[in-house]
Amino acid sequence: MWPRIDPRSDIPIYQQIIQQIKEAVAKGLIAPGEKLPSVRELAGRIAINPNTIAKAYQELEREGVIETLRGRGTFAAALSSGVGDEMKRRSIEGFMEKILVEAHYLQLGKEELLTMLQSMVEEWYKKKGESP
Amino acid sequence: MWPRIDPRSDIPIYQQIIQQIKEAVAKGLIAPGEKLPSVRELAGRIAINPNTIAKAYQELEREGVIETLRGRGTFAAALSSGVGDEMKRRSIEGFMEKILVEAHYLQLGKEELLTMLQSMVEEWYKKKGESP
DNA sequence: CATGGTGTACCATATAAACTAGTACACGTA
DNA sequence: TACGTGTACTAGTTTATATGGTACACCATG
Repeated sequence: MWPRIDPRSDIPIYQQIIQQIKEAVAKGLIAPGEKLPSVRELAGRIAINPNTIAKAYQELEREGVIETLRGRGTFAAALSSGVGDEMKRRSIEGFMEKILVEAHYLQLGKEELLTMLQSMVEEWYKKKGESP
Repeated sequence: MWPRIDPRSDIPIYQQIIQQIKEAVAKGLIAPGEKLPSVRELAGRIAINPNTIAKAYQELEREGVIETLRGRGTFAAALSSGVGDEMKRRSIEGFMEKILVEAHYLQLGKEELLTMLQSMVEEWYKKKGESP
């Protein structure tokens, strides 16, 4: 690890960490049960305050992405499956609406947009099929 | 207008305004060239500070969504087409990546996700075909 | 020319969020 | 014991957001 932080971004550092760890797990770069860097180690490696890492880890645990064991460390969680699914579905709809707005200004037609999305999905699952 | 602001949201008010106006234009609820409420009028209507409206308008102009004419007002821009397209394409990719991450935790299969996205796109263009 | 409406540019202030810094504690492993 | 872990707490700084108020330049209209 690895999170590449941009301190000048308007996105809070702890959210950048959250996003990147979620991505890494989703891509299979981190296997379920695999150990993550400790709060202090990761803080030292990317040169930010341990409290900021702790905040990111706490949020990730709240979302069920990782599990923390006192005195042992933090680990990628197995897929929880179930709780919060409806919220995630709404999340997808929210992002999709933003995509559709951007597509309007790009003057993308329906078929054009669908083709674009499909290729992104294919690409994603292709990469995903290679790592896990 | 129309922007429905949630003061308790963690999203800045000026960004809520930006998002909603972009959406309204994309949906065809605001026609190109149509006049938008003045800074002072909109500020009075939704009971927030004119400076906040001005900030949103300035950002919208920077993105090419609206045009401002000194002494006349602000108007929805015609589709610019060209400059910044590459940036918007990256924007779509960014949102799509977040969708794919969410889909992973939802345990959505590739086909399942594609079906979901397709129905959202169809729904969007259906509504859009009705208003303009 | 005078008036009113427009966007814009300031300045100062208040508030909340984010981040840093340092210390301390409880727990598990070795 | 000794060490590494996550967690909690306090205090402080910095930054972004939002407000309040004033002033100016521009344009259209009467």
